[in-house]
This record gives sequence, structure tokens and C-alpha cells, in this order.
Amino acid sequence: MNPADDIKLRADMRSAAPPSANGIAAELIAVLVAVTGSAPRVLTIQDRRALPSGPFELAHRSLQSGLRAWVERQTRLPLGYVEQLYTFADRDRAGAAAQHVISISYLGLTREQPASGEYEASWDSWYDYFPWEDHRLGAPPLIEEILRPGLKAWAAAAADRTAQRGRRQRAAFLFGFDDQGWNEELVLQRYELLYEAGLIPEAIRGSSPAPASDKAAATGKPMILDHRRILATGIARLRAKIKYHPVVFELMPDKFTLLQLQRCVEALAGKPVHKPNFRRLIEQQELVEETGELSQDTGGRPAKLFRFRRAVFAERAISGTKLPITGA
Amino acid sequence: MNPADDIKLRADMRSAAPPSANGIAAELIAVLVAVTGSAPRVLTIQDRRALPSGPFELAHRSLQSGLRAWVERQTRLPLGYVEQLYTFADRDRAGAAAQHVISISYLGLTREQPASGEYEASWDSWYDYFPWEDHRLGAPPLIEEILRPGLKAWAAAAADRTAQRGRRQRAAFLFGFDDQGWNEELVLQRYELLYEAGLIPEAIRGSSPAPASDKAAATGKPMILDHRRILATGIARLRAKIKYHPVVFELMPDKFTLLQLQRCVEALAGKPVHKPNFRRLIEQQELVEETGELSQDTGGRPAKLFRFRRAVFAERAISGTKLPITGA
DNA sequence: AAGACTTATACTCATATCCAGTATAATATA
DNA sequence: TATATTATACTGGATATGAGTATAAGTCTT
Repeated sequence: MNPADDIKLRADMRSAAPPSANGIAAELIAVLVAVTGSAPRVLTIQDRRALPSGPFELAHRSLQSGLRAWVERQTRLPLGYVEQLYTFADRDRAGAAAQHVISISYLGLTREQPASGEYEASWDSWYDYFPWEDHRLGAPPLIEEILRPGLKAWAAAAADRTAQRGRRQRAAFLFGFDDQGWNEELVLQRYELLYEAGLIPEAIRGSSPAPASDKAAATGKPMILDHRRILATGIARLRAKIKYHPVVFELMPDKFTLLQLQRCVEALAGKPVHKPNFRRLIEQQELVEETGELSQDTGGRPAKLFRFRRAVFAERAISGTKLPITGA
Repeated sequence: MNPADDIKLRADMRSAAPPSANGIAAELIAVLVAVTGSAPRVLTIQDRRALPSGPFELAHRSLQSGLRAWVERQTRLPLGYVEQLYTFADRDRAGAAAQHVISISYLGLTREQPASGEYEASWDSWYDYFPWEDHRLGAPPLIEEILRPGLKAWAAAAADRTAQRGRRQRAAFLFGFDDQGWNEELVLQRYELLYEAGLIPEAIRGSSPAPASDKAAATGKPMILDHRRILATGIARLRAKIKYHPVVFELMPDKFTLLQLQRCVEALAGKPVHKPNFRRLIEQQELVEETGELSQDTGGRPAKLFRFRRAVFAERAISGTKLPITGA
């Protein structure tokens, strides 16, 4: 890809240090997540086509604290939870220009804030980028209508019969064809399958994000370079994490109803959750306590407001919690 | 690339490639694991005080393939499974010299080979470095005899009563005091607790690994810099992984008995496994198939030899498997 | 004001999973 | 021949999990 592009992308977020003759440049890429109501959101820049990234600075004690400081300075968002995702240095990921760049990606959770308006940053539903991942109202029609035929064609194009069968099985397993069930954690694997099958615009080398067409919309909004892959990694990690780690609360306001909490989990998991079981697990584990107040804007019977018991966080953070999201 | 670079598996580990004026140096650190009989082993160099590391080279398509090539050339070990662990760039991790170094650590599984004798590399039981992690014969006495008093003193030294209580609880939870149960996955947390409590020699800044004393032996063999922390990360990751991913087979010879497989799992988990349940799960999932042969050197009734069904690997690698290791 | 509708909250039940214990078969060794 | 060691098979019980149903307490519509 064209170096000029690359610079411009980050005109707003400060440019990464250019690689010197001997050394290697390092940059941080952040997947910042918030949830508003029932929408899982991710912070993007550059007309929603890029994840925020910034140079690695040596001024900080650790990578993590460096990222934290950088994000909080740029967006004024208080970061609740930060976790390293993956480090990339693939030679072909960005063409010649990026050969000497190491990208360290992070997942960060925050409460959405109107702030961060500066730098043309915006919060977008992550299902804009992965429309096939939202199964809260059942499997999205586009899977049967567009992805399945596309994957079928790709499978048929394999060299021999064994390879064809392998491709079909892989596609069927990942996308839950033939009632195989939907495993919401396989976000990255699904994206990479579609990529391999040529259904993702980014897969066409050197192509700049194409203008939106109907078909393109079905395979999700593109991003520059491999940013969509990094986003997929972040979503997958978060979906896995919420099952045994009380990180959901980092995304909630101070006071919330149990249904709000459930909606938040559903937004992340992309799956409906059984209400009675959800409540049973939450209360059983003593993760929350009543505030004594009631929420009036439920539209029905007022709901009790709860607060996360920060006290348990320390212990539960290491021991783990449970949420009723079926594995496969 | 220059072979001379890469060669030495770093005879003198201290200095990674010197950072240039503008750039940053990157290095790879590998936690290579094998299992012999009932001993979980890790490949070390430098008189068993360091993990193998090497420079990051730009010649490879990806970080992962770079690591693979490097390890296989250096040790002649076929790497079965490779996974990225974590990327460190902590400013204080190695003193001033390493300020500009980014370390990318990897976990690699292999079948142990007498090879790799070159470069003073050796295979050591990882319980030499973490003697408190081996609970196959029950909790090691050193926990009650040495660690518990040490942790108790550390807790008492906290500022106020609340902090004291917090420390006590954390220690009790991590080490399973008062019958809280042992969670084998918390390897890193336990190491860091001991580090924080000043019970780990590496915690004393600038101290070179002290000569072995009785007490030092109880807190495990030291390593240089933060290598022991990286090893702890690798062990923790592997212990978590074997529960839902069929990676154990990467450590087994082609043909094996079910008891050998169980011993391997026990070696990694540091916990005994219930034999009937273990066998049921393995066979139920059709992970293995009989070879038809029998092993005579069991000492008792000859055992059937099994072989891993590589066919399932592809699917199971994404869907997951189960092993009967109790979580906590 | 009545009825419909939405949401909160509580309870029950069947099933799957998992843990643990026990029994028996086949071989080596004393 | 007796004993120890290992392989292999079977059985019961506690617990977790998934799904369904019922009732209470409000709002909204007509």
C-alpha cells in the first residue's frame, strides 16, 4: 500500500516514528470498546476506516501504562480494563512500507462518553464491520443469502475432492450450517475464512477500500490494512473473557438494572441470553448489590437498581465468574 | 540475514542487539516445552539460568514463522505447536541497557530430543523453577514450611489493617490455604505474589542470581532478568490450554498408552487426574485410535497402544476438547 | 377506568455433566 | 502360587445447566 496513505491515516493521531536504518519502529493499536444500550461500539478514526493507533513511546514504565496514558490523553476516556491482544510484524501485512514496523494491539474497555469528538473519532457498532456476528434475533439472513453461496463456490473451487470436503466442513462448522450451532467466540476464524474465500475486500491486495455496494455491505464495512482482523481478535477475546471474568461491569454505568446488564452481555456475545438463568448466576455469585433505588424508565414494572460490588472484583478477577452463554 | 547474528542462542544473553539512535530493537524469547515420562521440561541455556532468545529478523513472512525457523535451525527440534505469549517492553525490567528492547515471547511444544546438546542447552524440569507448583503427590511441604510463613510476615507488614487483610486473603486464595483448593492455572499470579513479597531472588534489583542456599532452593531456581516470569506465563498458558485444546498430543510420541498420556497431562497440570474419567473423556471424544499393538513394558498387564487421530485435529483445534482437570 | 402490554421477579423440573468409587481382567514378579 | 501392578469396565450421586411457567407491578392505549 501507498506510504502516503499510511501517513495520512494517522495525521490526526500523531504519526508513528519512522523506521531508522538499523532499528525497528513500534506502534500501538487499540481496540476500544463501549456499550450503549444494546449496541456494542468500537472507537474508530479516519472516517470509520481505521482503529486508533499511536507511536510506542519510551517514556513509560511499561507498554500497558504507555497505552493507557496515550488513550486517555487523546480521547479523555477513562480506561477501565486493558489487555494485550497480539503483536504483529507480518511482512506482507502492509506492503513494503511497513516491513519494519511491529504493531502491538490492545483491547480496552470504557464507558462510552460523548467526548473524544476531537480527531474525527467516532463510536461505531462493531456489527457494521461484522454483520454476520449478530445473532441476537436469530441468524442474520445475509448468512444464507450471501455468505453461504459464496463459501460454497469457494469450496467447489478447491483442487481435489478431499480439499473440497475440508473447506465445506470448515465453513459449515464456523457458520453453523446444517444446525451445527453457533459458537460466538470464533469471530477471528470466521473472518479469516471469509478472507481466504475472497469475500472480504481487504483480501484483494492493494485495493483501497472500495465504494460501498450492496454486496460489499453484506460482508461488512472494510477497514484499512489489517485493522478489521485486529478488531476481530479483540471481539473474540472479549466474548471469551466475559464468560469467566467480571469485565462486563467495566462497560456499565454505576447503577444499572439487571436487564440492562443482560442487554450488555447480549450485545457483546451477539446471542440472546436466558433471563432467569442469567439473573440466577449474577445473584448467586454476589456480583451485585441493590442500591435501594428503582428505575422508572423501564416502560413496565420499575426495576431495582444494582451496583457492582467492587469488593469482589479483586478476588473474582483471579478466580473467575460464570455467565450463561452456551459454548457451542 | 547474517548467520552470525543468529547463531549464538545468545551466549551472552545480557545484550540484545544494541538499539540504534532512532529505532528500537526487538527480540524473540521462547518457552520450549517437552515432556519425558512424568517430567515437564523446558529448554534453557546459560547454565540453566536463561530461556533461549534470539534477534527478531525481518527476513520472515511473520513473527511466528521467524520463530519457528530460528528454533528449528538452532535446536533441530521439530516444533509442533507455537503460540505467542506476551510482548514486554517494560522499562525497568532489565535496567538501563534494555530500555529500548521489545521482547516478544512465545510458547512452543515439541517432542523431547537428545539433540540440541550444542550451545549448552539443556532440558530442565520446570518444577526446579517453581517447586510449589507440583501437586501431583499433594501439596509440597515447602508451601507450609517456608512460603506460608514468608507470606504471613509480608501480610503483617502492610500499612493498615485493611491492606493486611487483603494480602492475607490473596495469599490464601492463590496458595489454597485453609482448604480453599488449588487452582493450577494461577502460576503467574503466584509467582508475582512471591515476587512482591520479596521471596524471589530476582526481586532484589540488580542482584545477580545468588549462590544456592537451602532457602533459595525452596523458592526455586532463579533465572536472569524476568525470564522466570516469562516461563510462568508459558506454564500458565499451557495449563489453561490443555483443558480445551488437544495440544497434549504435540508432546507425545507417535504411539503411546493411555496411562502415558495421562502422566503427561498430570505432569503439565501438576495435579493428579482421575483415571477412569480421563479415559472416558479421551475415548468419548474419539481423539485416539488403537494401533492394534500392545506395550509390554508396563510392568503389569500390557496396555494397548494408541495413536492420535490427526484427522480430528483440524476440527477439534477450533471447536475444542475436554480434559478432566478440575478448575478450582 | 378497563384492558392490553411490558418488564421484573420467583419458582420448578428435566437433563447433562462431572466427580468419585468400585470391581474385574491380564500380566509380571517374588 | 500368591501378590503386586497395570489396564479396563461399570455404577451411583452431586452439581451445573438449560428451558419452561407463573405471578407481580407498573405503563400505555382506548
